[in-house]
Amino acid sequence: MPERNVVSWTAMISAYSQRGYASEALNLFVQMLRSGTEPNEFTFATVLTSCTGAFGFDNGRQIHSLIIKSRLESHIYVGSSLLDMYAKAGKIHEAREVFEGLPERDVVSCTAIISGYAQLGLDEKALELFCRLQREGMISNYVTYASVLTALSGLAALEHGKQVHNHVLRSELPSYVVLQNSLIDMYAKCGNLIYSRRIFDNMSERSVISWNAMLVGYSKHGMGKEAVELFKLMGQENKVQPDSITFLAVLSGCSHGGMEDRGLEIFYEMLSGKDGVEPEIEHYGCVVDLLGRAGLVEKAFKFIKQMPFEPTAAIWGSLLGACRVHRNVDIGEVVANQLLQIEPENAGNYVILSNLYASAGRWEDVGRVRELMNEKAVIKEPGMSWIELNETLHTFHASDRSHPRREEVFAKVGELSAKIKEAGYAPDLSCVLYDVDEEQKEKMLLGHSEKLALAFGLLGTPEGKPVRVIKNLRICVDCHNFAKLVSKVYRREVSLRDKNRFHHIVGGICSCGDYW
DNA sequence: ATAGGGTTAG
Repeated sequence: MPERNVVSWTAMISAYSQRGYASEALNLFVQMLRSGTEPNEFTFATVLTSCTGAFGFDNGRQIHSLIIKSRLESHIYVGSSLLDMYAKAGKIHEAREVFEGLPERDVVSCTAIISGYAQLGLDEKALELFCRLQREGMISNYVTYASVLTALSGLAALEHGKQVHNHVLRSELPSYVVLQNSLIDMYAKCGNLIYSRRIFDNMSERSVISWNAMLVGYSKHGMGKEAVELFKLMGQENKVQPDSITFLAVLSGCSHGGMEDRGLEIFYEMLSGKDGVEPEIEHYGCVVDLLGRAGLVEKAFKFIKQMPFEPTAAIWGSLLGACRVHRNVDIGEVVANQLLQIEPENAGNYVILSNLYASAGRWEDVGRVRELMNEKAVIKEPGMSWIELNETLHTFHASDRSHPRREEVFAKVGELSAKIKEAGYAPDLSCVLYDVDEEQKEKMLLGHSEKLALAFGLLGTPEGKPVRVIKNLRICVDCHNFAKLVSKVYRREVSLRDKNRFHHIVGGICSCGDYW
């Protein structure tokens, strides 16, 4: 063009942004500034969408100062884009500041800040803000609902999720695939796969994400057979091509469902190249998990050594878990050495190694792991559990003394413990990492957050009603035992969602087959 | 003429 104006520059930047060419978009923006063309509100709103990822944040901050100079910080489109940039960079306080500084709000700016919290896993904040903004008159649209549903998935807040679903139905929105995908995911992660499947079956159109969300649901519930069947159906329908997440979901479904052979078949078919999806390191990780679960710890170890990738902490971690379950101390030690080199700051690794030593009665080594943790000053992510009762989320930390009904809850844990001991419960003291006497250890075990939440659930619901508990970390062996015996003695279904999967416990038997 | 927020993962 012999001449360009702000519109020509912006249109071109927008074209690059929309196609995902972030660095080209940013380069063009710099060229624009050099050419002396003054960016306007359209330009800023556009170019900020390319400021994500590793080096995006520095650019975003610099662009922010240009925006301030241009006095466009309070512009609703620019502001939304700006706060989204900060949120995606993990700078949620900066995002919130921009949001609060906006002279007017609309559904997009509100959704941007809600989803900002949700994407960072600050699910309660996201929910709180959604409720407040809705009280203040925000008219949600399908993107808003999809965003808040993400937060509700994280919280496993089924009753809240149903309410949002009701809102959606009443608002008579057209059936957006994105929104239905969110609903599938929400119901699955809240433990209600029947609802997920109903929504899935009623969709007139499905994206690959619809299939993936459903597959992940089956996988997290240990329903390998259903996952494989759905995967087959996807192939037969042949409308949507599976992607790398589809394979991750079905492979981990096989793993959690105890279908090692089927999982390996699928992996080798991927390797053959006829699926059009090449296995990535995460898929190799699923195979390690499959082999480990089957007790083929040595084979898994060899598999890692001949992978075309450098093993990650997640892969070593998965094998260490297998060593713990199958009590293979020899390989476990080698694996732990590798793992602690790559990821010395992850407390979970030490916990599993310590459990492994404890299961073999190697108490001096247990002590050594504990000292190693102290030396490296590893900070354990605080374990917490929660339960939803009457549309309220009740959160518990270990030995929590903050809950208003704590006395009752502690008493109930004591009662449960005494009663299930008659049925054979023996506290697994090897789950305690601290060097204290046995009585103290048992006391600490009884203070674990999931036991408090479970006890609270039994107190707050009528006999025979299932109890749903959610835990932010992997559940420990002792709490798993405890929950199994409670389900048996008290005749309650216990559904326990931990960091990795659902434990569906009925009559003392857990759907995870004691491998997790 | 050019513009902002969204769903699935090991």
